[in-house]
Amino acid sequence: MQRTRFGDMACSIARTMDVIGEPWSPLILRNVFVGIARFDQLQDNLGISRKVLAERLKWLVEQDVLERREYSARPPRHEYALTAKGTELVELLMVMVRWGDRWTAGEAGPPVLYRHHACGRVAHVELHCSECGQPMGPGDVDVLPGPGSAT
Amino acid sequence: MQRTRFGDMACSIARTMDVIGEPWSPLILRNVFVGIARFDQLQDNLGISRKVLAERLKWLVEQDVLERREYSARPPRHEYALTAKGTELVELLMVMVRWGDRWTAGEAGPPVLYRHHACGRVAHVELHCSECGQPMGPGDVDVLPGPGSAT
DNA sequence: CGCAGATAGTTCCCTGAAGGAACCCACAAG
DNA sequence: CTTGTGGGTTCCTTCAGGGAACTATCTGCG
Repeated sequence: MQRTRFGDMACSIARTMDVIGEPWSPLILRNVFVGIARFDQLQDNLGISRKVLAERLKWLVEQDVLERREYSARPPRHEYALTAKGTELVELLMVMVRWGDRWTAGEAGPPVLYRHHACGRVAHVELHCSECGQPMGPGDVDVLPGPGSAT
Repeated sequence: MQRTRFGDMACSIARTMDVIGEPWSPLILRNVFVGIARFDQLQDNLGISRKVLAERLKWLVEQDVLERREYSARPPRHEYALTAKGTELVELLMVMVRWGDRWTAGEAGPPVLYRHHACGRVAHVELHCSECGQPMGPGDVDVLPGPGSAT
């Protein structure tokens, strides 16, 4: 669809979307995170076209979000795993889940729950300030130009 | 591109992507958040096609993420504003910004900074547990099936 | 050996969404 | 009554997504 490339924009949202903004990418990462990590498993689970799946996996590996590794040499078999960069993207997915649960889950309730290791309770993520630890949402901040802003 | 609809999947990530997963949607929301809220302003700022912009705005209004309001009756002039549902999406954008800053900003550094009202410091968002307040990332949770999971 | 089966893709064609430019309409100001 | 501005709509082209078929490599089995 001759899409505009976002990778060169001076905007971290655009650059993030450039990496995982294509349809399916977040779902692929989620599946790899929960252990659905092989080509055919992903294809079955998502119902994605094999062609598009191959393209996405290649792109995500190039972007260093996933790595492709051999889990059997003979016969050669591969699976995908999250890198550190990819694991941090899962935080983004957790926030997506939170929003989807609140606004789109409907009567049935959320499809998955998280149990927090530290406290043992079923919980969801909240945004806090890295400096003072207090809650920090869209209404709690001033937006300032940073060093990498366009002139 | 005859895209697979994600809206009916039993997955909050898919349902969230159904609402804002199209290219440009997050950037439109970001701009509305920072006050770039009129059709022509958005078009200039993003370099998006007018056609696609009109489609996206219509969709986001239908999804109750934006509202279209008249700021002048004669001549009729409109601008877009975030609803409560849309404002919570900005949290998601803040997490995207955080990831983009860490992994894609390069030498120039982050294009924007957030100053937290509560403590006055420049900060970024972190994920904490809604129950105990401790940090909660992908490695700190067990994923359990919830009430809305597919059978 | 020859063949089925599993894994991991690649190739082909078709459709429909994104890009881009031009066009349109209501209204106001000069 | 022409020009300007906001806020879109129309039309055409191109390329990405969907889907199904095909390929390649190795293993195990009769």
